[in-house]
Amino acid sequence: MDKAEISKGGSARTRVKDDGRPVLLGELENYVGFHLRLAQSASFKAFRRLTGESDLRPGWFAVLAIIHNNPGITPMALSRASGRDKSTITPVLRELLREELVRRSANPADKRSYALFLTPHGEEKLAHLAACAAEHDRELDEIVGDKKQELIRLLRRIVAVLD
Amino acid sequence: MDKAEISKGGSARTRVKDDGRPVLLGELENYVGFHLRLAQSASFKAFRRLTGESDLRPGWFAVLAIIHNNPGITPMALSRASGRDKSTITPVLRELLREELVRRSANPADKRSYALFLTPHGEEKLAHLAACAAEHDRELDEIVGDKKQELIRLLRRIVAVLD
DNA sequence: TCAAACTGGTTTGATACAAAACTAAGTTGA
DNA sequence: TCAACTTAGTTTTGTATCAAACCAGTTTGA
Repeated sequence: MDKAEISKGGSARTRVKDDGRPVLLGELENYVGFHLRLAQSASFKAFRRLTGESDLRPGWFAVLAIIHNNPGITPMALSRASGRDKSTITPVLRELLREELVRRSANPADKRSYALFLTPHGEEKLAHLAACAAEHDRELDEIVGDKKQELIRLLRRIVAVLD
Repeated sequence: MDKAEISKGGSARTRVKDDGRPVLLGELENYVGFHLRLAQSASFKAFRRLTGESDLRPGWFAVLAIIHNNPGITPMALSRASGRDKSTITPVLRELLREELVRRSANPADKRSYALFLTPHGEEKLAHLAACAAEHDRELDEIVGDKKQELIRLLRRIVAVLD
């Protein structure tokens, strides 16, 4: 229908697709944090659309992929690598264990912890999710074009410094 | 003792700060979506650290700023501009009205809707939040350097295309 | 060697969000 | 003009997330 009405060449202006009249974002317009939130939210929604109908939660992908790449990893290391709090990982793992996508084995050297592995079934599901993720990333590639590496570099720096 | 001796110079490997041993992210390493999530989460946490002790919720900032820049805006337009669902806006506004940071006036032309304005008290609080946000954005500026405009352009494109 | 400090993982409590169902008000077209 | 659609805002419900408190096992240092 319409969007991008933009206007007054001044500074802060932005189209907000919907109905004609643009909304002024002011300072927000130039805040990296604000756009980060919008982009992350848009990307997440798009990814969920892709995995959509299947019984796979989008949040499972990173977890499965990391276990796949690091068989025997502990929940703590997984939590750090996936950027989620350890207390967030617990219920995810419980679900994955219940669904038998993941298996765990005790670590005799440290009885508090345990080692995680994908089951063959988990590998299958991961393959499917990875296909969705690859598809999704192709869309993103399309959008960011040859700036992709630069973009990732910047995002990584933000994490490294702020986190 | 340990596991994850991994390394094996293959391709995608990454250190996850904490304890020496690197965790392999594999394909994840090159997924824009993954890094978007990490960066957004890091940025959000940093912002919350800044506003931290005050009684201001970080989520209020965008809402207050947008109302400030668009006096009389409706909740729906606000929801779209701030990138949050209308059902998410409702409780935020309820709180802001209760705290008397925002005031609303009926729209005689459409009885379903209403117009939003900041109260003087709201303007004050916004000023404080804006100071935190500016501070936060300075940190981000530091990190992204002269690539900032390029970064924002890319993030905006992601939103425009995927959303 | 053993008490204190620390660490891995779980539980609990609170917040932020979206989606769907709903209500009330506005718009449209035959 | 009025029934059928559409839109603005709210309510309800479900999920993801973090932080803090907690427990059990491990490390440390006097």
